[in-house]
Amino acid sequence: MKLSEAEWKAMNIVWRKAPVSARDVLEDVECETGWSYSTVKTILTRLCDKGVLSMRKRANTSYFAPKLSENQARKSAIRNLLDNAFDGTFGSLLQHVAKEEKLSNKDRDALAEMLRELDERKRSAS
Amino acid sequence: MKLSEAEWKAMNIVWRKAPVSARDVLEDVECETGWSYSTVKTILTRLCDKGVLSMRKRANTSYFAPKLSENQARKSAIRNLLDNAFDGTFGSLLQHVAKEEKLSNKDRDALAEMLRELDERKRSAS
DNA sequence: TATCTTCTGCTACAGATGTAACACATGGGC
DNA sequence: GCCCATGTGTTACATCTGTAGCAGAAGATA
Repeated sequence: MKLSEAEWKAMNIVWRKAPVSARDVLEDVECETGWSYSTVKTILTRLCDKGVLSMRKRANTSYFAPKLSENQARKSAIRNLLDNAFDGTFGSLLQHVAKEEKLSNKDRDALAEMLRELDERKRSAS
Repeated sequence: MKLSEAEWKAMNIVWRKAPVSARDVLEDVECETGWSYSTVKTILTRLCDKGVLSMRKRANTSYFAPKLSENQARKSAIRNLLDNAFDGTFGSLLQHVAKEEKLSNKDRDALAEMLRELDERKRSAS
């Protein structure tokens, strides 16, 4: 499932706060995006059409919840990035990151954590 | 600079083989995409309009070369991914990768390489 | 030079995306 | 029960993207 930029913004709120109304989402992104209520509504409706969100009505208000998990969406996004820009492989991406990107200390910590995890898994697998 | 999927396919060829004609590109992607000559031409023209490619005519044929480097494009792509899906941080991405994605041995090697590089740089910086 | 091949520039059109207005429905407060 | 605020569904429209056809220009070939 491919999400557009606007859809990611909406989904990021839905994942954190589901079930949410259109107004809830609006309040959350208003400052950042300047969207109108209508815009939010349209985006959420389209996400329902795509099967990414479910909608349930309570009184006259619709509440939205994710049908696609954040992890699923993230996996797809990474896959797309790899396919478009990195020969389809993580290796290529990681190499680029190592050579070209500046990592913050926080990022470095995350990386260390990642290694621990990988190591652990390798150990328990063998 | 944001590239679409079709544009990535074209650019991946241009970066490897510049300067290229539309036909060169076509021959390279034809099997994979089934594009017609016209389609390739349109994509290349649009990339020129966007300032991503330069065009030079020799005889009656146009040859295209990148104005945007692959690294630049990759950086943008990564940035977009991070902003959309990972709180804008590498840390978040790497954490996801560690927890959720299966890495091949090759990927693991690339990762090790990445660590060596990072380590080296840290060492020479301190 | 007449013709064939190939390239260019222009035009087209459907679907996705960003953004929003508007008319109408309705639940909640008075 | 009536009105208002808020929500809904519908429609709109510009831009971007995917995909391609066509007419005319210009090398290439005989």
